[in-house]
Amino acid sequence: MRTVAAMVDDSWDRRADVTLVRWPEQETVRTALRAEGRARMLLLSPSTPAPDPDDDLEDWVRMPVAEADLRARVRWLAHRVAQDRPGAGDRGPVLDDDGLIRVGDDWVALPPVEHRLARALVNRLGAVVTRDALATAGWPDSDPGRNALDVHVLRLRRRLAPLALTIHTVRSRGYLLSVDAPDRKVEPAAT
Amino acid sequence: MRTVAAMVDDSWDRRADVTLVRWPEQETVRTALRAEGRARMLLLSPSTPAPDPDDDLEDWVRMPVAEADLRARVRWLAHRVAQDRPGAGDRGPVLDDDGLIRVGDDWVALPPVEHRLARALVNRLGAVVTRDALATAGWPDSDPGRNALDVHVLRLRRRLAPLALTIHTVRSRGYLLSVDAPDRKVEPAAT
DNA sequence: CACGACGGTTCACAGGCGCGAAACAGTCGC
DNA sequence: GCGACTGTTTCGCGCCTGTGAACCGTCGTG
Repeated sequence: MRTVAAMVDDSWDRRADVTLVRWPEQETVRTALRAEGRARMLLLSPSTPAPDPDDDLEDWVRMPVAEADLRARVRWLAHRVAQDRPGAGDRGPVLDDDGLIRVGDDWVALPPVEHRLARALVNRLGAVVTRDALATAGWPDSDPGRNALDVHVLRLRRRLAPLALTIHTVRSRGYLLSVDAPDRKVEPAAT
Repeated sequence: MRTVAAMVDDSWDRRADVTLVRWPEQETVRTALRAEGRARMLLLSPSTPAPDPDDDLEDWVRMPVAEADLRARVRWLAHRVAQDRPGAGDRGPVLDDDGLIRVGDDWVALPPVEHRLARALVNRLGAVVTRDALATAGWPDSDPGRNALDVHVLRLRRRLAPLALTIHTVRSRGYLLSVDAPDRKVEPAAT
């Protein structure tokens, strides 16, 4: 049994953890993982018939298998897991690839520039992001004008407010995204 | 391209339809199926690297593959599809194949084009569907004129409104179908 | 202490264009 | 032939984006 966190791509998330299980030898491991609700990849010995489908957190490969194929299959499984339960009980903001940012059940659409800025901030949630870093994140091919960045941060700020997300400014350092304390919640303006 | 309805056992369900696609040769078939929100199994030629994960309605096998393993994998995919659907929405919209869309006890009839558009949107309920995806979903064999898509989205929007379904537009990204919140949503016993 | 430089926030405005919407015309089915 | 379905044209609203400028608090300097 070997965990393959490192095999999954950069947008790593502990919910997408996948464990490799030899099967049927390690059936007990499999049932334990299923009970915990964790994803697992069954490595089928050459002559074992494939098991019946279980839940969405499971997949299998027939041994022997090429390393690349195993990696790919783990990636797929991790992707399914991450997609199936985005924010299941988790409060963290999730930036999907289609221009939306979600927090729990709420979401707002972000225009292209703000989407790129948001990605930079979400990736370093709770940590300071340099103005320069934000600039290159938002405008990969050119430099934003003197206060173009400021203005877009302002607008992003307003757009994120309904989601209980706040962009703090750290003077002369950069910006920091944080999740508001959940004492009071604002209704989404998703139209 | 060969449909494997016959390969799956008696507990067959139309919604769990899985289409076999040779890949990468039949990439166009793949994108068409994705646009329509239908499940597909990619048959990877021996030396092709595995594609990146797409949506939950896709899986792949490396050729050559034992018949039994292919069957098993199709079974797994069909199982995932069948399992995802009921869970996707408690009172989620259901599109039957006779041109109706139902929400609870209410329903409306949809003309052919809007029915195909609705299927693409319902399959990705709560997620963004690209304009391109909608275009190929609605017009599999031709390209809609510049505004044809817009107009049909508009009409679909009006037809869906009585069912408490809303098509949100995500500017420069696509469209997103969501179920209106009547007042307060029942949370799954978390808080 | 007064002053100014600096960094940051916010507003107002203008150009561009994505998209909504009405109105019209052609086609198909009953 | 009537009504539903479909596609096109046309108009223009409103969002996205960048710029200029006013305003304000902080910090350094003379």
